Amino acid sequence: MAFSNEIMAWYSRHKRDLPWRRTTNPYIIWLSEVILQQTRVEQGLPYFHRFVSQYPDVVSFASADEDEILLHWQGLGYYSRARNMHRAAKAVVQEYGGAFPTNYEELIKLKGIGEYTAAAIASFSANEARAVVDGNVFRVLSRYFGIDDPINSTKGKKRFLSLAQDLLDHQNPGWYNQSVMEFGALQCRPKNPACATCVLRLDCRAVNEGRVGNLPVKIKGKASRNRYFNYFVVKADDRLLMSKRGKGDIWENLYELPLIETSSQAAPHELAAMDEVKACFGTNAGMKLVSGPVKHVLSHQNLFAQFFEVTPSRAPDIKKMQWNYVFIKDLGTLAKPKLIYSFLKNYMVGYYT
DNA sequence: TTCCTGCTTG
DNA sequence: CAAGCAGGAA
Repeated sequence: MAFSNEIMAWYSRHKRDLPWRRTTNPYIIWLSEVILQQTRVEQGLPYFHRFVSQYPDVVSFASADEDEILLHWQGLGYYSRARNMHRAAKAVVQEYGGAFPTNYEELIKLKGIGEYTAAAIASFSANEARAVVDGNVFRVLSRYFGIDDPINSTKGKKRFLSLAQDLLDHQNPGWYNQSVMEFGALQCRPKNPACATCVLRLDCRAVNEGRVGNLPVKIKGKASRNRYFNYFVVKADDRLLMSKRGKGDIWENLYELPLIETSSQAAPHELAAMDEVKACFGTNAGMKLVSGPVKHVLSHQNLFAQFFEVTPSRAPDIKKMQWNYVFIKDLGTLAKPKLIYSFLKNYMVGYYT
């Protein structure tokens, strides 16, 4: 098969020397694959090294505290990946005695491992014949074969999955899978693909039909909603009031400042007049805007955050609000969303790094 | 099964 | 403004 052989030959000449390609240890490959989900190699690399050194095996990962894992994950985003990894690691210890599975059927049962990641780990660690289909593969196949089914439609996904499985080299599934993905990352790039130097250009339908810029096709998602977050900085001596986020919303189990969400942008005096604010900080609380509104964009939400320095006129009911005073010097031990981390970093200059 | 949602960076 | 997978709700 011209396509598969060409692309594997290309890979042997152009592959990057990435650390997770030097091992067949399924645990290490799992770390790299989950970190690299929705993350670029350059951004994931330092996290990969951190996790390998902090948790050299699945047993150490499983016995760590979730807060600690989240702290190491801080800044990577999609924090459910870290929480699910913890659950998966515990399951591996419980059900497999710490021997990380290498076959697709077992892998896909673990939290945070879907079709792509199961195929990746199985093929890289044990050469199981499972084709991976990630964003790179979608792009390479849609261009080379001129397929304009949307890659995020059910029909499209099935078609690409089945095509990928047909193309798989059964002698070297792991090598083949790496080849297509690397080819997509370096040659058949989303923007500015290097068609002029491409070994597949003569047989590439997108090139021949002038459709490279139009493939792959993707259905646009729905628009984001706007949310308005009002954060309160409440200091007491060398401590700061902090809050842990709960289930069912963004940033689950991460730490932030006390928050009141409003349905629109609130001016400082409007906020101070709110019953909820009075109930928290007293009727005569001082309130001063110190930052914002800062726009913070998530995948399906636009956050507009304001930060207020508050001088309560009576002691906040921290028990009822489930808030905690945290020593400023200890703020670095709490996993925080980028938004909060960045604010504190600027605001607490000299106290906290 | 299908649809919706999660974070950050270049 | 685009890019990148999985889980859970519908």
